Amino acid sequence: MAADTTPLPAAPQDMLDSLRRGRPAAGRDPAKRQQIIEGARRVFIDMGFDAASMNDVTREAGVSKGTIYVYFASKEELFEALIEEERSAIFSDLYQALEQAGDVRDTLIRFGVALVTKITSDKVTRAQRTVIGICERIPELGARFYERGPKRGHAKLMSFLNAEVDKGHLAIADVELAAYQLTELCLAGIFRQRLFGYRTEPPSTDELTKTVTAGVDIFLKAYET
Amino acid sequence: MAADTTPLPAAPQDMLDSLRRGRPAAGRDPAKRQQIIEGARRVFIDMGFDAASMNDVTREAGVSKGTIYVYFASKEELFEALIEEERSAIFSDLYQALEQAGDVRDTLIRFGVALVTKITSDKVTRAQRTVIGICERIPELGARFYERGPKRGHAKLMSFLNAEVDKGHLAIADVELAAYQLTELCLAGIFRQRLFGYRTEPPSTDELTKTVTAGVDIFLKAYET
Amino acid sequence: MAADTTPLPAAPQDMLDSLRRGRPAAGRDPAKRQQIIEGARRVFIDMGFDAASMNDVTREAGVSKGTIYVYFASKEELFEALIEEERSAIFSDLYQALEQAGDVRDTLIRFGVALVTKITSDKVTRAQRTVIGICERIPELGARFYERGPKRGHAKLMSFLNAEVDKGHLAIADVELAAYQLTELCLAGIFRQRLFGYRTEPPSTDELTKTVTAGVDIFLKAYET
Amino acid sequence: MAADTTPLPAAPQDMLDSLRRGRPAAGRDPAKRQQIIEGARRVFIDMGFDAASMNDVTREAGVSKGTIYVYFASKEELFEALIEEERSAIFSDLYQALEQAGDVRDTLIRFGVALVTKITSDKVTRAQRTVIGICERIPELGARFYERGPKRGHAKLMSFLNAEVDKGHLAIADVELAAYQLTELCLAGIFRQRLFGYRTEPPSTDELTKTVTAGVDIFLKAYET
DNA sequence: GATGAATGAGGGTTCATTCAT
DNA sequence: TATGAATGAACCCTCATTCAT
Repeated sequence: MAADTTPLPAAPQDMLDSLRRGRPAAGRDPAKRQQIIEGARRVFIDMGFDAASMNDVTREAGVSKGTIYVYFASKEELFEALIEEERSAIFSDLYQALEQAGDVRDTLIRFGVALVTKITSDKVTRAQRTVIGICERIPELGARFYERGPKRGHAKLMSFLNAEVDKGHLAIADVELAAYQLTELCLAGIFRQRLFGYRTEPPSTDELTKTVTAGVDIFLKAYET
Repeated sequence: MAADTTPLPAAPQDMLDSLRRGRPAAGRDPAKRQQIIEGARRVFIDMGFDAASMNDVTREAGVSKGTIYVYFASKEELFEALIEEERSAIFSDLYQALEQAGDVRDTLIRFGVALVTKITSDKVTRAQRTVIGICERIPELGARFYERGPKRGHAKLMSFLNAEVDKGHLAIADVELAAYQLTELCLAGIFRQRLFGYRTEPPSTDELTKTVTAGVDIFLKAYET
Repeated sequence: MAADTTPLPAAPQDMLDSLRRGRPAAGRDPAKRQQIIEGARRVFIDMGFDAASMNDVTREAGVSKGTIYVYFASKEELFEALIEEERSAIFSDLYQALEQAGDVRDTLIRFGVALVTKITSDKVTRAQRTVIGICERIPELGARFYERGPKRGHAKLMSFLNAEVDKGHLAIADVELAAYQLTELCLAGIFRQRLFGYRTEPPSTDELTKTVTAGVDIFLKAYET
Repeated sequence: MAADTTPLPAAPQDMLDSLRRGRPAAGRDPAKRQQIIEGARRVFIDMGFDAASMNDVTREAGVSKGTIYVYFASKEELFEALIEEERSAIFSDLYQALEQAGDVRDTLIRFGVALVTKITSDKVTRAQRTVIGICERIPELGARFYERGPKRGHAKLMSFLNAEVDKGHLAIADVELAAYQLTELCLAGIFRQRLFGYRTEPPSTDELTKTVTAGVDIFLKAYET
């Protein structure tokens, strides 16, 4: 996910214009856009879409209402842009562990630990809740979040597993399913508890390492040659 | 979860009174209460807590605003009652498969199929989204939902596994973790996709049976004696 | 004001009927009417007309809503009936002091003390506030309260003063004005403070006796022969 | 009371800002604030606090609901601001008569006429009813009204009387009481009748002059040296 | 281009009154 | 006849969006 590039709304020509004239066109200043999104993040992720008001965003972002509406047509559009950002921030760099050298077990454990740490962190848990909560009303938003986030990650994991199959380290009939199984095993008993707020704290490194290790070992028992 | 009995608000004496005098006391007519909850279900589950207005509930339930407020002190209280109902409806009977005779593999597959069918159904997916969406604002609600729903189910599964360990069929060091692993393996690649709306349809019986079977087989490979 | 008799709504024939048949006709049972008014008193006088709800009256009176509406056509009508009652209760017996034997000064002081004690009591202060507060909306109500309450009392005081003039004890050109002056002198510095809630407690017997005595003495200095 | 200055919410700096930028900050435009209070005056004074709705204020003031809530946090706060205004408008300048030269009798009569004219005017009668009507529910409001209105006036009258005592014109043992007595004598038979709406019209200049003169004469008979 | 005061529809909730029981 | 569950208009207040400055 290192190369995740949600295109910025400022087209090259505009940016040139902006550099040339010293002032960006309306709704085209990437820094201001980012400033708004940062404010939106603080209120939307903390309070949820409905509970957060545009005034809250205004206050947190330190820009005026009018300006926000120059950059984003509506509360919903701002929210969608924020979620894109969040997704990008969450999933980029999450799969680096798979690209580092090492034997299969160590690599998978390193990957699992990184994954669980991230996915069950306070910040990310909250973001996921926010997205899931809006799914009924803006279905594409959740679908797109999944597609460009977990789905891409899943593809990376499949690549890794396929490579190991090719190397003869693993024997997997259904790599897609196996990748899902590995992910779920790593998150076993933690992900859902966090999502529903039954666990109010992220798991300790100790606990999650144990869970990940156990998961990877089951996985290898099933698929190692 | 077969015996899940959220007590109805009508105490026996009240019901006797109601039979005697031909009319239930204020806020104590179970049929009307249910009617309100049904209306609430349609709007809260479809739209989420915030997006649904009490007017929407009024319309769907076919009762007046005043009547709703006789039965429930606030929108939030109505919502909580609805979620209790949903939880109860979802999780009762879900673990019956574990109580029927059969060899371990068949039993676990039957259980897994029932679990996945239920948990990934449209109705239950929506309900879960609604609960998760409110977690940030009413944290106890999500925690309680998990505790009285998935948590209790998890306990039943642990009982089953422990019995099988005692019978010598399974060798499990950490039964709690193993139960989580089994559950997650059954839901591998389906649960999250449904939750985020990436999959708009529940999995086919075929697909989920395949996933469950694969999950159970990995599980047994890891833990069977 | 000993003979103040607001006519009860139960006409003689009805009462005979009621005695004969053992049960009063709808809206004609004086005891129930009284029971409702007692409940209304507790809530209307304490909370004011608007802040008190008919449910509050229901609870305090211990009768059902329907019954109240049999006896009184509306909240307003019930309120008016209550105010009539209050007025009657406040002003009957208030002027007895004027009918007892004694020299002028003693009689006026006794009267003044009784007057001030009553008019500045918690109960009566509250009642007066309630009436004054509604005057803008139901003007006749306040006017009638004054006419049948303070006005009648004023007439009694004028009778007394006239008699004393006839006896040669007092020399008063404008007896009506003099009666007002006496009354106001007795309440000097107390009445308004109570009405506006600047004084939260009724005056002590000591204080009010001092005020009354001073007032009567000024009055006599002005009018005694 | 000539110098009664309830501070306006617009601080000097704000007003400078407003002049500079051509537009007052939210909730800081004194003209708009006044406009809202004028609307509030019309509905609150005419209908009373409870009977008046914020929509009524909206209509009368000619501003939107939202704007009102920018300037005043709640209906109650708007009402309190209005009452402060009313109080200030009523009692400033009311005691000027005491500061002008003249012999005691003339001065007191001039003062009394001004007092009675004001206090029994339609406008002020209504305002007083409104305040008294709310006393049960917002006790501080009535107490504060009295304290900053009649109470301060009373202090001014006491100052005047004390000065006359010092000059040897009057002999008064209890100046506080005497001041109350004078006030009540001036209002004798008028104030309460107006308050309860028994009199629907303010007294004629003739009548009130007669009443005041009679009151002052009794007062002087009692206290003049 | 940026601001934030203003809008007014719509939010949750209450309550005087009615009418089936 | 007496009851109190049901009604729904109206309450106070919020907030996404607009537009004059």
